[in-house]
Amino acid sequence: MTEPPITLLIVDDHPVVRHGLHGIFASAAGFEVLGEAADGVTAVALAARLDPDVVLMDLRMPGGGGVEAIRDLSRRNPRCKVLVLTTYDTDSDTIPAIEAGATGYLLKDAPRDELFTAVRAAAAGRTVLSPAIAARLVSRVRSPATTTLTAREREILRLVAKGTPNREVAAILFISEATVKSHLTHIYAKLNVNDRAAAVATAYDRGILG
Amino acid sequence: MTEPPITLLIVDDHPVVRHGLHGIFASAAGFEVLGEAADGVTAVALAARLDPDVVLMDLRMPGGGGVEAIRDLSRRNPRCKVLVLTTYDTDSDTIPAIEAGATGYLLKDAPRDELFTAVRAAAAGRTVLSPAIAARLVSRVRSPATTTLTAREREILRLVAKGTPNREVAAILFISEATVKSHLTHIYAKLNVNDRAAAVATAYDRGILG
DNA sequence: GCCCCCATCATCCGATCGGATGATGGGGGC
DNA sequence: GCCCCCATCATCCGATCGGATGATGGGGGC
Repeated sequence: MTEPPITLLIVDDHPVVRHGLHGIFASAAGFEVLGEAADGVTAVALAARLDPDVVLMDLRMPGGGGVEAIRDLSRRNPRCKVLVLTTYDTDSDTIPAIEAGATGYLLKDAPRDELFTAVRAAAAGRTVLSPAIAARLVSRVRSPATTTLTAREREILRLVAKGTPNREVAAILFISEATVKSHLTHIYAKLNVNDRAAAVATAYDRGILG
Repeated sequence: MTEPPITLLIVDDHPVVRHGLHGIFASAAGFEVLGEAADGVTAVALAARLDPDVVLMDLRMPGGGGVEAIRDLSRRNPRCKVLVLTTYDTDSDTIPAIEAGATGYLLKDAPRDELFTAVRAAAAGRTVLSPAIAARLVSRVRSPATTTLTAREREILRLVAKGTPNREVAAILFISEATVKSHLTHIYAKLNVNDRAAAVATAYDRGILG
């Protein structure tokens, strides 16, 4: 009995990568490449039209970042699974991509068989993660800090890290001291700390500062 | 008119490196290699006996670190110049070596001519620095922070970075809160900051924490 | 239209901090 | 023997912080 092939959309801004992936999957049994896109916006449009089972997506692309595209895709097309293929597993977009709805996260230099397995798993709705990403997710869950400081919060934390007292932070940002304190309270809650020194340390540890 | 040759002592724990340097200087006019040593202690003893003009010294050696040997050498034998030859210019011992009395600091992969020039300069009492080291020294001078926090100060700063209030730091270390504050005051002075948040940030920036 | 998040602001108050000042004992270098 | 640095401690006090509580307007998602 022959299963229907898993249909694919390949999204990457590098023609060489697109061609390479296309070739790998076209020459393997059980897969059908429906199309390619070079940026997130095109990908969303193409996915709506072609309705692929799995979208293989690069994260770093000019004109339409991958994370936004993933969010759009999984909202408009919930049946379609997004498998992120990236060069580095230390990418700061890792967690946001998964939060945006990516089903899996693989390194581009994975062997062919691993790619096939991952795509089949993704098509079946299963989650596929590289070990490094898995580990990071675990630690993320363990310290359930929302981590995502807003731009304003980061701005304030950066000033605090310079030793700026609240009153001066307020003056610099043209807001009241009460607002500064309010932001700091939110920062402490998100980073799960109790004072500015620990907030700065945690921010450095997580790459928010420095 | 023939100048008397510049006499050398070569100190490195790798026989291959010693042999290589020995060969380079023995085959060049104007230099005479008086001896070799494989560690700092032997180097100090040999230098006292042979009285070389210049000691070429590796920093990283088992049994008698280079920095201590430099300190001993320049104390006992002030006429003798120490030229540090190292593999990496990012070595954390760079600054200590110079503080200990090294006249110059060169990378091992410097071309032969540069070695000759450097040794002649060192023999004449001039300072020779690779550009990277020079830059680091400049930045060191610009921010005259003594940077060298004591072990106790680092211990306290580490606790502060975790958000520990002074009173708890005191309890953890079995000292009074007054002492904690005293240490913190010293830390602030050394790092040139005014509060714990900035101290933590600066410590991260300089690699003292994190 | 409702809800949530973000940025903004206000007031109150106990807790904590940081600066100033001064002091002691021990260890290492000159 | 003297000097300097380090670690230790004490007291005083104004400045700053952080927690609690409550409120408003605007933007985006459902």
